[in-house]
Amino acid sequence: MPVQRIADVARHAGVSTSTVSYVLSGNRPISAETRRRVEASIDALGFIPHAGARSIRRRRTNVVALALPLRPESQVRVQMEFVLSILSAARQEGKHVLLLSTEDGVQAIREVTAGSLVDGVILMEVETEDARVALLEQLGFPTVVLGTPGPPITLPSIDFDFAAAGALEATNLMDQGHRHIGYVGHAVETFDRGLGFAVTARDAVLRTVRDAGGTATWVSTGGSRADVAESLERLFALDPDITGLVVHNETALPTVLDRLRELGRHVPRDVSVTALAPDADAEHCVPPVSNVDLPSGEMARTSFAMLLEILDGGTPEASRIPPTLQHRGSVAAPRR
Amino acid sequence: MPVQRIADVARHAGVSTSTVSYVLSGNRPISAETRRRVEASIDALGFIPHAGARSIRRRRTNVVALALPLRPESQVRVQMEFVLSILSAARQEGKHVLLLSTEDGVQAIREVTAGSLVDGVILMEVETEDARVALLEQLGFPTVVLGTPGPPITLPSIDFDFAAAGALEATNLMDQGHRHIGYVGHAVETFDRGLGFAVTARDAVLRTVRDAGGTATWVSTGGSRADVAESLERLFALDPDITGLVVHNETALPTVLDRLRELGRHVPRDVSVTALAPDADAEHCVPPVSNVDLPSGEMARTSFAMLLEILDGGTPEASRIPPTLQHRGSVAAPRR
DNA sequence: TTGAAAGCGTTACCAT
DNA sequence: ATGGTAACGCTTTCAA
Repeated sequence: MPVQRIADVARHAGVSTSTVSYVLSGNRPISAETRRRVEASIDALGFIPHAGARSIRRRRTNVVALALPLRPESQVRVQMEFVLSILSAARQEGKHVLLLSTEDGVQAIREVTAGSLVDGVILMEVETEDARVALLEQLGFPTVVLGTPGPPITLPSIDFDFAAAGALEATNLMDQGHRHIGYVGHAVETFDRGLGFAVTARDAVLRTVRDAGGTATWVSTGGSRADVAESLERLFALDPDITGLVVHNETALPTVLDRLRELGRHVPRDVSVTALAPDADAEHCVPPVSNVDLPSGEMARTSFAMLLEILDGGTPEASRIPPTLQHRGSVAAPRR
Repeated sequence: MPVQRIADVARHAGVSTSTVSYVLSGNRPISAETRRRVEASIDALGFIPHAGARSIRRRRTNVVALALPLRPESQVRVQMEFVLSILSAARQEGKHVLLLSTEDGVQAIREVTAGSLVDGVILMEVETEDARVALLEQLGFPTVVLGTPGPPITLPSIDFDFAAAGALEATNLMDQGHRHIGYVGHAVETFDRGLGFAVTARDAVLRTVRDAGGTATWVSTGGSRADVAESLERLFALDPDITGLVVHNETALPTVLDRLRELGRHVPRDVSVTALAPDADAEHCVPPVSNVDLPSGEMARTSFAMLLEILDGGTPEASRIPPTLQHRGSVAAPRR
């Protein structure tokens, strides 16, 4: 069966094309009988309106662009979950998702926006000085930005509250009586590049601990076993009295726990551990680790909802997803 | 500056809209002077043709749909790399990529195909009895299928040659003199679901070893440390004389190596190890492991090229990517 | 070498 | 309650 057009449906149902169009859009009253016949014809022919033709009339494509992060290397799992959640949210609203990679990012954005291929754009994990942000800002194109870019922007943005998350984890350890806290962060390049989430969370942990009169020390770490071993050694050399650990590196987390075991440091008897990591990672560790979740699903749903609000003419507030701490038994009072 | 249309460009350049169109398409000779003026106007106005309007005339959208696998849980890294490679290939051809998740898969495919939203479809990791395959087959819609579904299909497909890969790894170990070979595969659910890549590779290893007069044993394993420990224990209980290991599970690979070390089995002195895993995983292990690569980049490029061939009216052959073995020193002759 | 105008499939205004 | 038709932005035939 060839592709069907609205004229085919009209002929099949014995009505005009405008009637079919109105049945589809609901933009004017249709008698029950006519509606029934038209819908039957649509079903029989498997008619689906031509997206391009529709888009030139409606000035809507029902497609949104999702622009991937600049550095897809790390955090693949979190990102993939985010993408899947966006897809899911989009489908619920009858929208489709066009995926844009970073290579040639500005040109791709130009094409899809000026070419009326998409109605809006979601930018994942923006860094400082992102040319795409500047372009979209200047175009005034419906856009939601994930993350917190260096220079302030006018585009609506959404981010996880990494500062509050760091403070929450630090406070939890201090409340239990820990005074010497270690922070194990992402790879050193992440800090070198000044990526907001890494720097913000670390600084919040350090400040919270020190403000409460504790001692805070930090190291970055790669994901490999050797990296983790070296980083932990460095950390305990810097402060041998550490009894509480905040691990902000979901890749390294299981290896950190392994290494602690090898070092003869029992969790939580000798050292308490909390993580800033997806629930799935924290839960499946041995032992499970109390954590602040990285709620990629919630962030995806919220950012999509914000984009819809913009498309409806609204101007959503920048939103900041608050952290919540999940207790899993890896934190206890320090031995004295 | 508002969005520009072809009429704006024509006015700006002092020519007709058809002339602008012909400059854009190159479908008829244009005087050098006119071309220069028109191109200058296009640049000045930042004009990009309306994708929808273009698509109804050209009967081409320059968008392809990429349908994600049914089970996005495992192998996220490999899949993400595949997606990125598809994006990259698409951009080189000036095409865009619409991402489809599996939920509501058939309806989504219906919409984008019958709605003329995309020119073609790439289906990732098809399993047995995939309703999307049946639909696309029946529609005769340009499609490339990844993987090897159970029942034979008429759609062009592409797959990595897991049988040859398994045989290659087994042969390599046998050639070195190993006679007792163990195969460590994916999670048990993977086999339960009869996923082609897992079953095919395993069977090829087992058959190759046995045909050559050796003893072959296999286990499945999850990714966690406890799973790996348990699986290896089971494997060596089944055959204590194993001296060669084929690991077909990139997630578990580093943990397998750790565990072997803990068990006091040196690689390659006590046990030789080869992996069916992405180069990146095999290379970064301690020690690096000789491996057959999972060439997701190559598969992405090839499948995209096949889709282009279909769109050009061709009928590409099903293709089967041959394995290559990369030696990294983790295989040696067994001690005697 | 260039322009005018028809037509792609859909929507929405103007009729009846 | 329904139909005819102009218009959306572009490509391509027809004409000059």
